[in-house]
Amino acid sequence: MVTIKRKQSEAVFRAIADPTRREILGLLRGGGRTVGTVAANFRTSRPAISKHIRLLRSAGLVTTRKSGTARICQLNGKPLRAVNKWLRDYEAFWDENLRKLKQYVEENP
Amino acid sequence: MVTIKRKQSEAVFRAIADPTRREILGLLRGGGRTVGTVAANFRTSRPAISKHIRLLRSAGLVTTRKSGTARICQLNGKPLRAVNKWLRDYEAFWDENLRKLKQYVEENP
DNA sequence: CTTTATCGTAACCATACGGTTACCAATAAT
DNA sequence: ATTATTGGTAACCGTATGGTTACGATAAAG
Repeated sequence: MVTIKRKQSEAVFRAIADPTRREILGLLRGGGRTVGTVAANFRTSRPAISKHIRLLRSAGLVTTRKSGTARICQLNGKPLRAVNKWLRDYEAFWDENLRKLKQYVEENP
Repeated sequence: MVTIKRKQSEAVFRAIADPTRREILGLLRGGGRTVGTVAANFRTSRPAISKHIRLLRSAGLVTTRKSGTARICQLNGKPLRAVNKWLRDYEAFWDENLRKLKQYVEENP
């Protein structure tokens, strides 16, 4: 199970590495959209977008449901928790105040 | 300038996509280390690690300084702010409470 | 000065990635 | 029944990625 989770988080990091996929996620923040509607926002071909969506789906970031011939994509943000969790360990390395507070606490037992 | 920043953040997302590079960053959280010391933690060859470090450096996540023949790597977390900033827009999509609060606020003007 | 340790880089290789075009399946519309 | 809409997937292509080995540069040690 730990292995599965690790693989999942692995997929998420890879999924958000691509700017087009991040843009797709951004679009879906505005609500569910069909694949075609999503694709219309890009210059690239629909099959290319379709492949991106497939990858996002396998990373758990997007779910789809059929509606007639259309297929509606929905954002699922939960897997992003893994990224957020990972980031927390680095917060002290970009937040100067937090870094100094941490240092203070460590140096004054 | 905006373009530069965008490219930088782009590089950061790419950089953290690789598990080996994330592990390197994790090691560096424990303080500065030489390239060789970092490489010793992996099965892959030193040149491979060296290339990862080069990429991390170009993303601004690692800085290096020479000390004799050695080269000491240091973590720089600041570029991770971009990832954190990006993530904030999705917080409502994994935090159920936040999502509901947002919904309440929007529905009760 | 010669030797050793540390590291970067070039050259090369297999595979993954992101894109395209062509085609097919399924449902809706006529 | 026929046609149009929607979208998934296969086949292919150029490039990026991550790895290796071989070599060279540089500073410390002898």
